[in-house]
This record gives sequence, C-alpha cells and structure tokens, in this order.
Amino acid sequence: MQFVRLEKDKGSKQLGFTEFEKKVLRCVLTIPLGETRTYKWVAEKIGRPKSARAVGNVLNKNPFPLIIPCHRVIKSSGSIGGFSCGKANKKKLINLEKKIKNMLK
DNA sequence: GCGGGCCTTCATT
DNA sequence: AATGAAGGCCCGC
Repeated sequence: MQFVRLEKDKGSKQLGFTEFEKKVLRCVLTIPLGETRTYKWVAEKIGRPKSARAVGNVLNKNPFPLIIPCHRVIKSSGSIGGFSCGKANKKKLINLEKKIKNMLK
C-alpha cells in the first residue's frame, strides 16, 4: 500500500529541502501581494520551463502551505487549478489580496 | 475539451 | 540502482 504512507516517528522523511524545492519556494515567496503567477512562470524562473508539474508537486507537499503563498500561483489558463488547503479558499484569498493591494494603493 | 508528455519525489524491489 | 506511481500542469489538436 504505497498510497497509505504512515508518517514514521522520525527519520523516515527528508528533513531538508532539495535544490529544486528551494528554488521553487524562493520564487513563490517573491510574488508580490495581490499578484498572481503561473506555474510556468515559476518553472521558467527556476530554469525548468517544462517542470511546471514538478513545481506544483513541490507546492502540493510544501512544508508550510499557510506561509508559502501557494494561492498566488495559478494555472496558465487563468484557472485556479488546485490548492493544498482547498481551492475554494484559494480563490477567496486571491480576491482578498487584490483588495488589500487596492487599499494600500 | 481530450490526450500525450515533461519533471521531480518517494516507496518498493 | 532501477522501476513504478502520482501530482495543484502545459501544449497541441
């Protein structure tokens, strides 16, 4: 059952980040408030234009879903795509951030 | 809208 | 070390 991955007490998982993860997280963190970027954008930024999927994978299991602005990352088509914490909230968050940006303007 | 392909990580053999 | 599986996708038709 590889689907049911029980979190071992310790030492089973990678405690550190891989270079790929670091690059992705860094790029995502550089996204300004109220701005939305695409997975492609991040992929190109990290030097892997075709790894948009891998980018999504990192964000999917990213260590801090609430800290990493994964909700600012959307699909190239303009759709929300998916979100670790719920797509519904993602849309709201984007809208909310846009509002905040407008307020600060 | 559908189908195929790209890239990375993790678990198992 | 190698293989299989999955993931929040992208591109072309």
